[in-house]
Amino acid sequence: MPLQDQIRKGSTEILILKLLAEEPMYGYQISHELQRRSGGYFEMKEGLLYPTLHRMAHDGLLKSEWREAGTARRRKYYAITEKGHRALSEQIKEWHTFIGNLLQVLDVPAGAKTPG
Amino acid sequence: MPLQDQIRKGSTEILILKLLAEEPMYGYQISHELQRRSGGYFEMKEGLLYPTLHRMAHDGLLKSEWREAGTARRRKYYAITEKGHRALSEQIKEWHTFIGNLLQVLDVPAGAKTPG
DNA sequence: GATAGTACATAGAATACTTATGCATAGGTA
DNA sequence: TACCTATGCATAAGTATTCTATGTACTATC
Repeated sequence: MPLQDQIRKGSTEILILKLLAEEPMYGYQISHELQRRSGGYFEMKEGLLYPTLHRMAHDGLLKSEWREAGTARRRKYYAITEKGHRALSEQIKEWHTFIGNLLQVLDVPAGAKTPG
Repeated sequence: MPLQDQIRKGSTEILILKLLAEEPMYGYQISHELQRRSGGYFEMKEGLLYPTLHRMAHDGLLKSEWREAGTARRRKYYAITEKGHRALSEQIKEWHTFIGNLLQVLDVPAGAKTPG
């Protein structure tokens, strides 16, 4: 995978991994928790969230289980796996590298150019 | 356009705008300059670069002109427009907001959760 | 004359994301 | 009763970005 690698996937995967690294959550909860923590900035639509969760589970980053909740609807809880933890560390590193390089190109003053 | 807006476009557009805000460049030069400044990190492939330049010119962010260069091949120089300058400022703001929100969710410790 | 570098360009495939829709349960209200 | 909203999971179709591959053409070098 070339160029910005994980970055192309947007922030979706890393945000999900981060939340689930704290505790297992179900889809609807992930969506709301993300909005809450970002002051409404991150709005993960269902059409993106659920397919992504499925893919990540298929890739072994997450595992899922249904839980009954008394009166409420049943919920599908997702938990992070060992592989998911490693992917999270890796993606955090990659994001920091990406952000570092981006800011470098954006903020380096024009006078810093080398001849050539 | 919802969610991360410009961010979905990746870093392509903002990086091009930033370089051209310094001086007009031609495609091949943009590609190499980008690699140089990022220590090889940003590799903008031709299949992405040229269509993006065309789109941005079509959108009025850039304007282009052919220049003959003596013995060498003719080159198509791109320059940033007023609209391009405004887009650059806007996208820099949006990227900072995005990065801020991303880092907030990634770095806030689990203990910082609010009840409810 | 074969290879590599410069320089622009497009076609087709892969993938992420959006929009729209569907099913199902529960609670409020008019 | 009927309607709306919220919860909760899911998929299909469309859009946009990016990747891979390829083509053309000129120059320099071995």
